Amino acid sequence: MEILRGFKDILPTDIKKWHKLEEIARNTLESFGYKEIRTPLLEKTRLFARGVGEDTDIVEKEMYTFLDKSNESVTLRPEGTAGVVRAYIDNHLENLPYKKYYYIGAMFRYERPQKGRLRQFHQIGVEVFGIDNPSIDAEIVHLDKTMLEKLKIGDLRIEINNIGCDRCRPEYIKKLQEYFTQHKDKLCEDCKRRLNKNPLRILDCKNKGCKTVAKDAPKITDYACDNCKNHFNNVKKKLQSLNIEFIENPYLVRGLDYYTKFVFEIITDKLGAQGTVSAGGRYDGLIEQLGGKATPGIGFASGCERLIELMDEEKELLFDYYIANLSEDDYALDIASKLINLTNKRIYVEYEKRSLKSMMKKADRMGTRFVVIVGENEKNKNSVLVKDMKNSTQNEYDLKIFLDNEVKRWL
RNA sequence: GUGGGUAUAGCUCAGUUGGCAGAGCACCAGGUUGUGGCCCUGGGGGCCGUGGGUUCAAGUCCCACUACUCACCCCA
Repeated sequence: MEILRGFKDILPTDIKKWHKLEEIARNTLESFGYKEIRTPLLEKTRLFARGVGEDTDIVEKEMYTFLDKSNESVTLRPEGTAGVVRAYIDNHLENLPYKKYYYIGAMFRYERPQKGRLRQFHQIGVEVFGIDNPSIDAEIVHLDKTMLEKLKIGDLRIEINNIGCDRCRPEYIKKLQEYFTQHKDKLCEDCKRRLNKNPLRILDCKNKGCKTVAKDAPKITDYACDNCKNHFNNVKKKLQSLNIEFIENPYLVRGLDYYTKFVFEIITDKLGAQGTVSAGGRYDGLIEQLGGKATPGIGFASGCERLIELMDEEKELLFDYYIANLSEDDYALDIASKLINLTNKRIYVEYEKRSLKSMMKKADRMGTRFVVIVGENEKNKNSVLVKDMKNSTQNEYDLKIFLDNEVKRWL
């Protein structure tokens, strides 16, 4: 039996980093006033088709979609926003006094795996509803940046762009199509395809020929409506007053249909081709699109696996006590259960019959602070032999005194 | 879906013009009758990815398949 392609086990050797990531993320999000929400991994296919956009690659070819036993088409969530928006509408969360949410969880996309890309992956994301003030755009960038700093991830750049709204973007896309159609012969095959489907993507193409054509293409700044322009300018001002450095990238495009106005990405050069660590933006039309009242929205998501890869490994002790039981007697087990009850520390009880030498070696390799050695001698004296693996000191104690000492140690 | 690279011990990888399957790390035991790290000695472990072909002889050469991986596409 092998694991599915693009799926990964997270083993005990990696779990420390995951816990740390989740802890730092939660603390940062909570300190910014965001509340956790958990939505199902499985939703009706229609939700994503309508929310993410029928013509996006995600919906067209990357979804894990199947019929359930009542012949309903269901889909493992390929992204987090649609589900949270659905929950917001379903549960009438507009009546709650707070509108800032976050989630941490698995997403699924049927893609060819590569560095920084899996079929099941995890995202930390936030969604904010009902606020169109540009301050909130700046806040989520600030929040994202703060979280990354607390994770000690450096060498990142923040890129931002304005992609317009329902009112001005269609006009811009039309102009873009007209322009690129004139230069069709210079475009790569992919971009010829994009011309009809998603001309914005041509701006983002890495092909040299396309890049030179794109350089003189119409700019959104010339077509954006006043509303979008003002909004974007205000976001930039807020970012500046927060001392957040950013790069304005007019070619920054997002792959999901629902984005409007302000979009941003946080990018590293250390992850090969998949360098986007976080990305997001505003989606002012989405909630209405999914059947709610017209409500502005904004959010972003970070890829956990990408963050994990950028985090430093920290060596830590994995166990506080290793119980080296040299006899068949229950005396050692009794000590172990007392220790667990009294100290609530991490205690590994050895059940394999092996030499003390091999147990010491094992305790050392496992990363253990104290080895509690218990054999016939100790049992007869009602004592324990305790070796401090860090200082290489060893003492024998009366059992009662030992337990008292250990309780005090961790206070 | 398309292209490149890789596939040998639990892990990282050697393996010469085709000629007995290797190292380091890890694991186990001993050196030390109840004491870790360093050192020394020994040990267990292999369908050499799968299937075909060439050959007296294939880990090695050829073909196909599969998996992994990187990249494209796209995205976190």
